[in-house]
Amino acid sequence: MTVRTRYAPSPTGALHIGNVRSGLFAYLFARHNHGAFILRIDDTDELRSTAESLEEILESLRWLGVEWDEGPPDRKYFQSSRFDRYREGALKLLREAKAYPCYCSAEELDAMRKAAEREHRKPGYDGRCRDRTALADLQTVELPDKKAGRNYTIRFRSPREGATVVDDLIKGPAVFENTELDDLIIFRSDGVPTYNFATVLDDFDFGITHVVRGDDHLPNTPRQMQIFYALGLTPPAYAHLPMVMGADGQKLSKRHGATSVFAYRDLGYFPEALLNYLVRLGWSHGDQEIFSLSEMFEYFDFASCGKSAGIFNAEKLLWINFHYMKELPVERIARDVKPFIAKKGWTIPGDDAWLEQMIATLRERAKTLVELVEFASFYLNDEITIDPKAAAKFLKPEIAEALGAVAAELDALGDDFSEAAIQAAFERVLARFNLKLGQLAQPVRVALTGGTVSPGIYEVIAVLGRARTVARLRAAITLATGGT
RNA sequence: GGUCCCAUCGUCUAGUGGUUAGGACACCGGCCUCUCACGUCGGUAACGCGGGUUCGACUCCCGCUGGGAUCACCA
Repeated sequence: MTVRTRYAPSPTGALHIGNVRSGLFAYLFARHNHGAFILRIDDTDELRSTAESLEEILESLRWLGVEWDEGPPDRKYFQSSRFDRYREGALKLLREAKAYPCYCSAEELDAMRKAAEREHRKPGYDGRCRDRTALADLQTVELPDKKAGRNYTIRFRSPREGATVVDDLIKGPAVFENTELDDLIIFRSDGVPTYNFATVLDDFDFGITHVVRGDDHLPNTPRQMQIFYALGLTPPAYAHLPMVMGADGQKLSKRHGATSVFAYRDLGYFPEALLNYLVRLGWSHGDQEIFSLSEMFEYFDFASCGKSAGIFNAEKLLWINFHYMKELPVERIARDVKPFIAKKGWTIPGDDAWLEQMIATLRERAKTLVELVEFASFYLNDEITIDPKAAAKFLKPEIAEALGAVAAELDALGDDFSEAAIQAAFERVLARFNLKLGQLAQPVRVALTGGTVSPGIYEVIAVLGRARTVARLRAAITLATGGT
């Protein structure tokens, strides 16, 4: 049997990092087994589902490079297009007395829960409508439809004897006593199926062999399995991944700051880095830290998945991003950095070769594309601001003459503006004025970049080019000698 | 509170009865050096507790403690 896994996000918000990790693992498992990865959109909740959210999910997945074999835009993979199927399933359960109408109001249910809590009893539904409808009436009862006056819900008649065992691929067997499973609502009074019911029909209809999801779904699993049984179907295999927590040890959520895929994209992270970080959170392959997507496909398995929750560590993600900053082809970084330059309101250089040369001098000093652009300010803008403290320390009158000599030497280089030629020019000035490189490099650095921190001075000069270098040098001489 | 899950450095993890308990991030030092970085070398740091099983437990079992998830007409 070929493996088929699915990822079923709900389009009710941004694509969350903890959530997408579950999708990634389902994807990797499918690819590892040369199976299919299905993307399904759980949008039964019309009120909370939005088109923007759907677009964000799709775009996030595309950006990450997670490719689904089946799914949107095919409407078939939207729960909202499958209501007939859900109705059919619910009716079948009703006719077979495996489900029943419940006439309790939301308020009533709420009061029931509160009372149970007060009296330290189980907060679940007590089954008071379980036998309210006669067997014969179950043959004719219709599905709820508030507008048509059929204001009730449909509940699943959960078995009260025995136990349900979830033989989880990651956690091992978990035994749930069926008495713990209350009769859950499978159809709301507005005629919309609920998640636990719809997902069962979907997983079956789409031939899902392995349900891979976060372990927050583990308590749902025995209920879903019972629905499979009631429908006369065999449940798929389950693999419940441990959760991703925030630094406070609680389930990762919006209040932990940047948690969406888009957030990291906009912060200047590479998709490779995010994927790489996520895959190592809860999975390992010996001591290896860096994985390409194809390596993930090759090595991924549930046996190497950890069982315990992991805390999201932004610092390590940053380090991995830095790794890719240093390793990715410079052409790729040049392509990716452009939107970030534009976002700054700066002009994107037309010369890609020059941009790449610039990036080569910066890439081991910037951990994200945002940082890269900030650092590149003096390359990208003709107007530089000289840090007053740096100027006071390095642009003093006594260095002006040497600076002038550097400008003249560099200017005389003409078209041979290679780093080697630049270095030779520096050495001539150093010898003439009897200076050490450090004594000359820092003033030049301040003159060219406005600050005391930059890539190697020869690199900076080579990238800046003759005209801009000489102009900045001359401006600095003016500043150093107190001129206007 | 009920149910379920989990437990190795601060964090992510390797480890599947006998190891000086390994790696990575972070942190701290040395080296390299025109600044900052990169790189490189080294360092600090962990098996939650208590019982078993065993010649021998980080590894297996039980209990405790601790953490987490979940108990909707959300998904």
